[in-house]
Amino acid sequence: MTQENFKSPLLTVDSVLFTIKDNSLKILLLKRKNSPFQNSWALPGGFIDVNRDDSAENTASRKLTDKTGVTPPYLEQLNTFSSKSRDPRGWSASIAYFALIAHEETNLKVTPRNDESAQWVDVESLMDETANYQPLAFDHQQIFQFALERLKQKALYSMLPVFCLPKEFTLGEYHTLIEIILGKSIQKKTLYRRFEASNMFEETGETVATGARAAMLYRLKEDAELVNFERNLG
Amino acid sequence: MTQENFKSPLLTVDSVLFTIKDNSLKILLLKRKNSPFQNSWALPGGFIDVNRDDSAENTASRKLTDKTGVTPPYLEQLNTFSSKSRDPRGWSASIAYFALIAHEETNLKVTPRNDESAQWVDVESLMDETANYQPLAFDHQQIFQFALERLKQKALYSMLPVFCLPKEFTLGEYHTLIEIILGKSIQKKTLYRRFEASNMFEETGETVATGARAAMLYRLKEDAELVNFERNLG
DNA sequence: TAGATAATTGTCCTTGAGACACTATTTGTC
DNA sequence: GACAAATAGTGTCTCAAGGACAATTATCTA
Repeated sequence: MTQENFKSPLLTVDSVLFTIKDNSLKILLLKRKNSPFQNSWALPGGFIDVNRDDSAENTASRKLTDKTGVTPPYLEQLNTFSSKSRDPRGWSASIAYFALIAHEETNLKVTPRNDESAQWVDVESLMDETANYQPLAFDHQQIFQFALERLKQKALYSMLPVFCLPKEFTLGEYHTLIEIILGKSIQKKTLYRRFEASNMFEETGETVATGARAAMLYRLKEDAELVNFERNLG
Repeated sequence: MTQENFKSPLLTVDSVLFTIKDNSLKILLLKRKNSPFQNSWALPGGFIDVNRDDSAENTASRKLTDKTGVTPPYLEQLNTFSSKSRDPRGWSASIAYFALIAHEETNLKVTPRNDESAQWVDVESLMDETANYQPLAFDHQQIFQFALERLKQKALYSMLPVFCLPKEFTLGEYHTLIEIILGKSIQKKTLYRRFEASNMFEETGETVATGARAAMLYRLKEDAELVNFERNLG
């Protein structure tokens, strides 16, 4: 049985890029210029360019860098979504990636004001399918929800979400971020203990004030490795 | 930018099917009959048949059922491995699956004695690259190791490994299985507590003896859902 | 019937999350 | 300058579940 007996499916890459902005969790969406799903919002992605990309991760990274101007500090493979019906052009598979970035570090090529083709979209608004909800292209709603689940899961047992924050951040910002991701309140003490125990961060020496006592700024250590904890947050 | 501008990569599906047999963890390997890697051992898999398979999971399941005679009780997507160099025929991607089965429930189409084309291979022997070690085809060594990591990880926080055991089994068998997977000793008491807490199993009422006190046989409840624990085993 | 072997249970210890109150530092108001 | 408000950060007790390990129970063999 050789490959020639088989029609080859379409193969694409799509990424769910999260950030925290204006006190809410958002993902990057693009408005499609072409058919199918012309004018629908879709995840950033596209076909693998076998002449440029050594691997699918390469494709994902390249596409995200194209759109945001910077390489996301965290990128991992999420899942591959395949079926004969997810793309009207035929049997297709999309290798989906999951990425985090600080929106402050990005430089979206096209800002919403000039052209609505690239936009940070509030996760809440995507979950709420009432009102004037426009469905995402393809099965991108499903991919997004899969990614959101993974982000929530990882927030329970790792410091992963820090990659949504700028290079220097306060414990308070981290605390807020986690509460937004998990959608419930978490004890500061618990997060501070984990933050300390992870040994991933160092004080910058600077502090920043938000109307009250100044907070210490932290940054990732040079050689920091992502730590997994033995227990989940409740 | 349309799909026509791009050469489509090859797309395959491969599965790592684990079982427990003769007190060791094994995976199913097949000897390749065709080039490339003719006569090398490889993971069960192959090209997606877009006319038969609705999704890649379908392909994985179909291939495994072909080889073992039964549908594995647990199958999940693992990761997609892609690169321009993993297959000498060109840029390719393999959607890898991770599956568990009780070898007692299988009926390998070809047994080792008659034809060595399908065989349960000891995981230990695959890790040990000394001596007369024959490398697996493609990047299947890497895929296998990825799968083994996932199995170990899941054994720490779920009852997943029970799917390596036959429909009826004892707590002692489960204990042994976990110790083999993790490669270290685990307190029986801890596992028994989790087993109870999971609420996934029920007594069959039967017992079985292995030379000493008879052990209670358990089976999965009809409506059992896989439970994840909040903490990892040490 | 005693001894061996494995199954199962009891109980105390330890770790790290949850609750929650307390202290510290900065800003603004009078 | 004293003090109130607000957020940053700490102390400390409780609780749940894993780890250690010994005690108890059931079954088989000699």
